[in-house]
Amino acid sequence: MARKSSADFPLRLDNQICFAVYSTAHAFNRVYKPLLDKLGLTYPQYLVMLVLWERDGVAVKDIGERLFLDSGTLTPLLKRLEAADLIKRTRSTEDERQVLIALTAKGESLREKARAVPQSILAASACSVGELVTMKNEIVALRDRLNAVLGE
Amino acid sequence: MARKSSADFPLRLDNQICFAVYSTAHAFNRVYKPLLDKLGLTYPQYLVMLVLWERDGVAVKDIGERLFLDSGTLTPLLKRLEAADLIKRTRSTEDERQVLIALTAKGESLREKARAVPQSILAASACSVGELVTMKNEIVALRDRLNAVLGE
DNA sequence: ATAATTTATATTGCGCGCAATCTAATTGCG
DNA sequence: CGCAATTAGATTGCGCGCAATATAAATTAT
Repeated sequence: MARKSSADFPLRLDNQICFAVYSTAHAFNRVYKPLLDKLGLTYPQYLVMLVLWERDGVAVKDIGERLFLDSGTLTPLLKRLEAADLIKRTRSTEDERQVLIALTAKGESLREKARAVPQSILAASACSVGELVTMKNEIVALRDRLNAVLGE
Repeated sequence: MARKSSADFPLRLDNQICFAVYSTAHAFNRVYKPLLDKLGLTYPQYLVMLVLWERDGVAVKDIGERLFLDSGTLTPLLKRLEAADLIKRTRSTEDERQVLIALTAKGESLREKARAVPQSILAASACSVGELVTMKNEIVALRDRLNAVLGE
């Protein structure tokens, strides 16, 4: 007789990968919090800044596609970043539906202070870079399969 | 000369495991949504029900430890579950600080309808059970290391 | 036993995250 | 061209998630 595998208890909390992901996301958020507090950013705001540090002057839609967020989330978040003088929001003249997001000098310079963050996270993970990269790729592959189902 | 690895671009969004986890958690949530709508539950409410279906009559604190959530999140959530007649909240007589959470008949019977959920999620993952279990264990190990850092 | 400390839950406030709805601009189609 | 359909962003409302604070009960120390 075969040993009972976790597949035999599908409703068990500890068997659910979604809860593993959910609770790990919150754990990450708690580790990030004190680091980002120093930058005056929340984690989603930090993600937006990461996008902008890679490429400045993009539309709200582009940020949303990159982060899987919609305007209902981004509009107020971007207004807060603008109020903090980290970004500027301007209507595109070519396509007046679009709002383009550009870094201010303050937003640019925050990048230097942010460089310390990934190292701290890596240390907290207590894990080699190689292991993290492998795990990251697996998780991203899972995410993309989930999103593919949603797109049907 | 070695090829540049992702470790050389720590601020790149796509290199960050935390964003992989964050965005996968949201992807899971979006897959769950239509399934849980049928049960009249949100995802965090579903998690609470999973805990109660495993063991009924536990204190708020126990649910919180299991799900890594505090009373600021759980108290209003549990009140909504009570309003939906899925649980009952009663002060413990032994320790009047505690509030014990018990399933109602309706809450018990919802379990049968919930059995279909994990299968649908598994299908959406487009992944073998074995792969998911391996990935889940790795993610949980990462979460526990992160939480260990927080506990210091 | 009384006071100080700890513990369990509740409350308030803020920032997401997302569905639903709205407006205005652009595109596509006849 | 002119009108319908699409698209980008904003708004509203609700449910988390968590920090900070409050309250009351239990525990510990004295």
